Amino acid sequence: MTERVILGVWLDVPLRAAFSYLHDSPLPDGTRVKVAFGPREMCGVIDNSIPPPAVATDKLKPILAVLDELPPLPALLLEQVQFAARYYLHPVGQALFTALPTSLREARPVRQADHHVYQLSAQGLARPPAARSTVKTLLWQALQQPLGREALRQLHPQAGSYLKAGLASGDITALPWQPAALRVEGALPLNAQQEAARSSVAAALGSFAAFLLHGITGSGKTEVYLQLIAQVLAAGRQVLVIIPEINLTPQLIDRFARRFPATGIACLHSGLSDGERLQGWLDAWQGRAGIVIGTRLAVFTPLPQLGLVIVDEEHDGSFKQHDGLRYHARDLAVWRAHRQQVPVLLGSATPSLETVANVEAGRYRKLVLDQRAHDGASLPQIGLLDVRRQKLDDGLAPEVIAALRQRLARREMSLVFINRRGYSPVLACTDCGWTSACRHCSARMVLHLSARQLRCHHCGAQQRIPVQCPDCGNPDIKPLGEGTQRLEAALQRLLPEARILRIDRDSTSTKAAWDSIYQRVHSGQVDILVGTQMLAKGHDFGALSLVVVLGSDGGLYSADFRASERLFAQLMQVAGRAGRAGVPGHVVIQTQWPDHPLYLALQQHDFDGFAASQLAERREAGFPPAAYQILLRADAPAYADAEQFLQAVLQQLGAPPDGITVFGPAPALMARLAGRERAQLTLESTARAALHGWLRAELPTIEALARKASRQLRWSLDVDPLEL
DNA sequence: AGCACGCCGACT
DNA sequence: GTCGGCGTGCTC
Repeated sequence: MTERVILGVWLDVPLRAAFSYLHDSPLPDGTRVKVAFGPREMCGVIDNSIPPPAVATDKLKPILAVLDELPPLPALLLEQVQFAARYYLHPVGQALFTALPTSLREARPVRQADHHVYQLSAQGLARPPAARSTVKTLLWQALQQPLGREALRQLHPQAGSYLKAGLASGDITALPWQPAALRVEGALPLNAQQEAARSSVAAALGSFAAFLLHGITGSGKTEVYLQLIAQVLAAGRQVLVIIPEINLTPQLIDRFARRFPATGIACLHSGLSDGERLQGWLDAWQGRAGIVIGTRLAVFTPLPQLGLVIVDEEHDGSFKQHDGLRYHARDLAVWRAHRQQVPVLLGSATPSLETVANVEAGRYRKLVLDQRAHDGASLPQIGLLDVRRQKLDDGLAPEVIAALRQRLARREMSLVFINRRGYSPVLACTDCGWTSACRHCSARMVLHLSARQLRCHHCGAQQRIPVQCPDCGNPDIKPLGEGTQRLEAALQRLLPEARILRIDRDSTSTKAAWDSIYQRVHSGQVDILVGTQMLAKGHDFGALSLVVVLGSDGGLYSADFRASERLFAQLMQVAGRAGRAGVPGHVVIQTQWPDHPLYLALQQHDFDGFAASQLAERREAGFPPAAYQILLRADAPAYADAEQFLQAVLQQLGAPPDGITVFGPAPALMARLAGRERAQLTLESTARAALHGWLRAELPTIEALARKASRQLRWSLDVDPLEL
């Protein structure tokens, strides 16, 4: 073999540089190859734009194998990865491998599913099998129609060998996969607002435009999506739908599948096996899937015929990746739509302030759905119950108990919402002030009475419930505050005849448990639901006449400037659960701050007013979206190690360019997590390009300091951070 | 990130 | 005398 071509290769290593290898002939961009890297073998991806190596040619190793079972990865995927790596200041090689399904990250060829359809040839049709061979007769009859391999295997397990023999003899012919004709079933009529939204986006098909679909709960956003999707599919193009990480996925997918029964739908979420994920990815790339529905990772799926991008619940925090390549799927979706010149539709009842600001700046167009789609449905009435001078019973005000009792008598379903699972958020000594702090985190361990444990919800640490105070020996230690389990118990005690169902991460840990809960709610076997934000997000639990909100005051005065935005969104979502056709629902919020502007805006259902006041505050304070932030995080078992590293970076960077401010080093909001102390530098500017450019230029400096720092130190850059 | 190389403590 | 601790440095 004459190895004379030098090829640039990206590898899955945390290094900014690419590596070069020798091969006997050029290979196109995106080719997967197997190479030796140090003592191990890895998968690499060819990129011919990588500059020639600085090292001597005789140091280069040969490419060991070309993994060319598939065409090279699409150029657009490489471009998107390059963009994301540059924007999020992450090594390109690692970014590329996060964007690929796991099977394509490995240095072995992948097996593709068989997508052919099979049918008897004229020769095969003329040669029916002997009548006594029942299996062959069954398959021979079936193959008079075109059928896929999987469908045949379901007819009989021996279908594979029958197919093989038939193909060899020429009795059976293989035909390439053919798209089925589009079928659209059960479309609903649109109201005037929905129609206006639909036609605005439809008019933009074929070019880039970004839309915010601001639609209140129950306003029928999904129907608008579905009718736009129908139009895009009819034009022979594909749709990318990105949704948050929640287990409502099956419901949504069912709805899509029922609407488009003949369309290939690829679902890409974390619950899939590597094989399923790869097949979905390939279906999208190779055009067999008309619709891709997936969580944030789906934003990298190749879609050569893309016609529309939809991001549902665009405000949701789960679109931001929290490790590695810390991308925001909504923002990459907008990039993607722009690059492929298609419209992008961001849907939410409570848009993020980033998106609101983009609407104000004229970058996104706003489409409003402020009426409930069903006739007669109206907005819930929101009451603020001042509990400052009330005696509460396990956290419940007498008025609330009375209201629940009234709904129970009327056989109406109520919801008690508290965003805290467990029995109580802390166990405390009545004498010396000891509290159940986690040894590894700056957090309290939560009392889980049923499991007889204290648990840390941040690091997962568990321990037995102490029988006396570990500090002073006082046997009188008490649970402080309420969680879902305590409320469930209290309600059962106060309303013994009520059928109560608790919904939180503990009660829905298995799919079977979740299905059973769903079943019970929908067959009318529940009077009161008690649950966390799981209940607020997307799931349809039918008609709720009363929603009670507890413990929401904590979000009013948090150190995190995004806390009120999140609280408002959460309360709007949960309030949206109340009400049925013709009957407005009631929401009662128990609070110590009945005059707080956030609650007053919520009471008026005034998202726009709330958003405007929040934006004004953010501008005043110089916070996002009025400014851009990059966090340099560092953590180590000892705070001093993390701080020293950041201090060294600060010193080495010198004075920042004009318009960039650096804060810190300071402890992170969650100062200690899983036994590691966390510190951070905050870099802020209104000039995004300047901020990114400066930091990009300084990356080698930071990396050099990290190499010199304690071995225990871990560090990362978080561009546009959501958590502080 | 892996993984090897390298130079100092407690074991068959 | 070795097995193995994790410090440092490289990987085309």
